[in-house]
Amino acid sequence: MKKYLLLTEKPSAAQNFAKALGGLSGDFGDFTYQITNLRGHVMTLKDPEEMVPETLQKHYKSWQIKYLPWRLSDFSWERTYIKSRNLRTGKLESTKKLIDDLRKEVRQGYDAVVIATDTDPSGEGELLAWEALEAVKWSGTVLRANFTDESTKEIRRALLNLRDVSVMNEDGEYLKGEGRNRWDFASMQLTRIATTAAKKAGFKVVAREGRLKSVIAWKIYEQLLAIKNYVRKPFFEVKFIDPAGHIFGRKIKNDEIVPWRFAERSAAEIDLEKYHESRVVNERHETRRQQPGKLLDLAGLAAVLAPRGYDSKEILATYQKMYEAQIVSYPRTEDRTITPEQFKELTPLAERIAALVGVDQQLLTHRQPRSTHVKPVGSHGANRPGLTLPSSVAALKKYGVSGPAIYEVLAKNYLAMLAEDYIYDHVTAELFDYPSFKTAFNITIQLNFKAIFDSKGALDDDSDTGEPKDHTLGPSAKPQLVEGANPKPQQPSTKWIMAYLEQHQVGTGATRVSTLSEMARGTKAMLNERKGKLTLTETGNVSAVMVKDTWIASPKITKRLFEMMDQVGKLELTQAKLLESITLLVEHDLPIMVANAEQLTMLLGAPKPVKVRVPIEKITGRWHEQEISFAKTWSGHTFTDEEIRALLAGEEISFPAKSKRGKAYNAVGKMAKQSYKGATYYGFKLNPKQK
DNA sequence: GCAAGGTC
Repeated sequence: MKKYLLLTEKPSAAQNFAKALGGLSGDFGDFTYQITNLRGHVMTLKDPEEMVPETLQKHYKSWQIKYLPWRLSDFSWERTYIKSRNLRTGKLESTKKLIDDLRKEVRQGYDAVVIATDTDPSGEGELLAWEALEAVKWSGTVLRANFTDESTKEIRRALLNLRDVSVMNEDGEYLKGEGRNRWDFASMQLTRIATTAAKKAGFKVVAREGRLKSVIAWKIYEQLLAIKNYVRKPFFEVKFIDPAGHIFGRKIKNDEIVPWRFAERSAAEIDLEKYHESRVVNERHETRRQQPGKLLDLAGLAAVLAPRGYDSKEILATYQKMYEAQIVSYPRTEDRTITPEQFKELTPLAERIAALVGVDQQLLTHRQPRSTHVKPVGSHGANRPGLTLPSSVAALKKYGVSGPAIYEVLAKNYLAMLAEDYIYDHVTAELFDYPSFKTAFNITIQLNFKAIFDSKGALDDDSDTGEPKDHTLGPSAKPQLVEGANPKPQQPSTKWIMAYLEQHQVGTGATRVSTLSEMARGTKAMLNERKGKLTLTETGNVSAVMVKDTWIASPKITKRLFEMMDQVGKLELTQAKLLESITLLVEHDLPIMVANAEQLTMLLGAPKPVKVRVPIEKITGRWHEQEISFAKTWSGHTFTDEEIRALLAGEEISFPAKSKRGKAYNAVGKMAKQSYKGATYYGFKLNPKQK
């Protein structure tokens, strides 16, 4: 029997394979197998200067515009290990150990390695598998198992239909994924151009400009500008109102210009004279129903929770910890539906989940899977509660402050699909004398799922105006002058940017959240995310202005890249041709960025003065038999020659000083060895009693 | 100092 190593993408996938095959190792079909797993990407491209011949290193290390665009054929495209922080422990981890272990494993004498990573249309699964195989120098047979989900049936089917992909450079899916990887890598040239050009204009920031960050920064900038430039333009028109307050108006398609809407109140007042009270007729009632909204992905969850004050970073970290405790399902799924099996295993827990989140169990009557929510496709299934129930929702705080809120939203959204459709009466009516004036409103008949959670409502910004209190129409309605205005552009929000990125298919649900979180972090933060509202930092503003009119900031670039990637996958386009497109893009955007830098001050105001760090004057001398160096001033006081001598001699000194609150006191102390943030230093130290 | 993609 042949012996295969099944290489899965991550621990959870390895578990599902073991479940499907009856263990981490054993027999299946005509082979014996061993299951192992990666942890996403385990190798990444080296820095540019480390991928070129020595003579070119200086050139590729430089951020000067004269060295750009790069000649991509100069690169060897070598990879290195990845160092990153563990979300749970916060510790810096390297993928070296995983690669070392995998190298030992493949030397155990396998007839083939089976790439059993996720089947992803962008070729990411093949890419991360080949990165590892290349790193461990595997030169034997490579087979590919493609599966649409991680159900037992599908995994077993996939393993009975293996494809030989032993030649890496003939594996279209790998070439596609690696094409994407190199394209994105090469896009870092734009960061160098933008940063260097902005620096020349006096703005000392790192302007990070990839096809995700630049699109996000520009979109927010543009929106904030639209808000700033918004001028309210009132308009006046005649509408009719009946005694119960129902409004009868005329519809306008798009921005159509109509002769009955006036910019001047006086003109509308004259128009009003032409109308008289009219009977209300044609009252119609139609019973309509609405299904529960979709299950949420990570981006949707982040969008719903943002207004409650939980930022993307918090949600990502807390969700991951709750996933590891099996309280919630796999976080980074792209699935928006669950499989019949997943439906079946969770339904028996519905009542207990309802009790946990305070949902009326009487509402959970729709126990047949809805075809809109349950489909025999997907892998991990949409985000939902896990099979382990927490003791209480409040107890989830131990995973992070957003723990209870994450669980509550996931649970209610899941329970909503077990409730019946929302049923309402759609009422319409018009005026006898003026049939173009119409009214329409909804009357709730049964709230059903909406009594639990309305994910569509939670994600839509155009919430309804509400239901009229009095449902009685007519008998007549009177003309009245009504003022309206052009709508004010909405504030940029997490919800709004997620919807925009999803609409243009920029990034995946998980990368959208992690990118936004990354953009809001650290000293190079481009934006602030507070209660779901997004604003730009100085860095974000500069980054946005620098990509004005460029191709990189257009969401269409991702679409175009993906189209070309598909051609690479089918071997209809070479990877080199794909990469020519990023060089063309850099050539196109470079002069535009240089010109944009000239506009920075005009658009953003003068650059913030950069804090000049005055070098601290140091004194060197002998103290306790050793050569030490210490600051000549302490809390604004400059030591005199006599004080310096006394300090070095280990004597106590005193001098008048001011506390941080401005209170005068007499500072008494001596030279001491001290530490700050783990670093040791020497200097004056107050006597303890003085604190 | 830099990308986007995957993962814990």
